[in-house]
Amino acid sequence: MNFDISKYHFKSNKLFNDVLPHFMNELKDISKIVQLKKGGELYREGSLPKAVYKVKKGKIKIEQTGADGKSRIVYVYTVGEYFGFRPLLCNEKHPVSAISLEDSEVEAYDGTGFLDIAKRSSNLSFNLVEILSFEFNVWINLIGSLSHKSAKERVAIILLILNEKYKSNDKAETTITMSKADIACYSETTEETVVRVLSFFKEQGIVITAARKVIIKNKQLLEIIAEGF
Amino acid sequence: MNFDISKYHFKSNKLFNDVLPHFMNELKDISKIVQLKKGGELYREGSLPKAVYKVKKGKIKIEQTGADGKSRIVYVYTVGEYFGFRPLLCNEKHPVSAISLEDSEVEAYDGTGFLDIAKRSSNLSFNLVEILSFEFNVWINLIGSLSHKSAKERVAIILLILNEKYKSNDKAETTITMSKADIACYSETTEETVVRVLSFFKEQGIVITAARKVIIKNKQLLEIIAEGF
DNA sequence: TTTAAAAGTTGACGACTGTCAACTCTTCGA
DNA sequence: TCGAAGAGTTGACAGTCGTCAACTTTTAAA
Repeated sequence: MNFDISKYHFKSNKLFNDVLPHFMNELKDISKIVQLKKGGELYREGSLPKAVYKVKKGKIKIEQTGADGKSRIVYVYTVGEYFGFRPLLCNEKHPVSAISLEDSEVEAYDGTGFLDIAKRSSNLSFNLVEILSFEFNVWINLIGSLSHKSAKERVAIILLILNEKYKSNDKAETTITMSKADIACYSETTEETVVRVLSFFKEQGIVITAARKVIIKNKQLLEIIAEGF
Repeated sequence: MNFDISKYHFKSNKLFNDVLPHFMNELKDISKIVQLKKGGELYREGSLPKAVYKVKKGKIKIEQTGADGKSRIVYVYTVGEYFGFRPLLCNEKHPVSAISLEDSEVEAYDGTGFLDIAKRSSNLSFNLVEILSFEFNVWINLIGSLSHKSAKERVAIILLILNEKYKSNDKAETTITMSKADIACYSETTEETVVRVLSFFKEQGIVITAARKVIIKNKQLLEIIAEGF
């Protein structure tokens, strides 16, 4: 079984697929653009959901703070992805915070309006069901991958996931721009361990690190490490 | 912040709430009863989803086998709960296996028929959206609780979750009947560690263990341990 | 440009917990 | 009832990785 990166990515892009034009117009009417500086907070854990969001530019990390005060990154949304609808749909507080990883631009659809349209548009409802179901599977896969793995393996998996998020069409190599602390939060380890693992990867010629950047040179080897060999 | 057990349980019981009578009749027509012996398999990881299930009697564990061959328990369903609809809804293979923990009885609704009815019944669709959204939150909470915790804390959390699953109305005390290996799978540790943790809990007067049973004597103390104090 | 704060790096240390092995206890079918 | 297979128990041991501390490098604001 090869490492299958598609098992780790949501399919929220298709949220508005096949939604009828007049609903799309309604959706446009209830949307507005939000600008976020690097580190800016879109919503905070524990707050009431007010909108559904789409990333227009940049990247948004979804973070949860544990009882011990340590936070973990749960997901990173990038251009084209929709998020923030889950707690809205089940009428619960946000279990996570959404924070901008770089200067970003987000389209916000008013929550009440969105719910109203979702109830009337059966296509939108069914897209939601499909997206929510699939996201669950992604989670199961991610947890299955991260638990019972060594720090080295976990960091490898996260780098592969980030590789997809940060890759650009016009370049062969992917440059991941993320702080060591964030990589640590995402791979459920500490900053120090990330530094040590990355310097090991560097020795092996798997990555190049410079300043706050990680460039993946040997994706294949990373996949082998991620699978625990 | 107190330990809030409701954050760890799905709300699938309400799947058919407010669904119109004629749809309910249709659902009845596509259902059949399945008997399962202890250890019996309802479906296996990687198989195609064929039905939606409701527990009528007994308990079903949902298990995932990692690449390393180690399995982890992801959830335990008990009487009244519906499950197995997620992969059906997003047209994916089962990411997990469903195995009976004791002699159980399950009602199975044919998958194709269920999907057809779900598309026509807006109440059912919306229940699905709500249930799926909420289940996601449960997951986030569980992961937040289990990660970065010691084995002792994790076992405590799992005992509290199992306490809810196994509790009976006519008794003050809850008796959890589960093998040490299963408790280990659920709390992401090993059988040996579970034994050691349980004997520690026993010393402290928190639980009584006998044969394959665990009786919780001091839930409050367990909650304090679960929270990491 | 300067400078303070933030981020990153490295080393030392030890606790936790997974692994292995040997053993006992329990269950259940022949 | 017996015996074997499975489940549970206990001890010894070692590797991983989190923590702390001291330090360097980078960032960004004054």
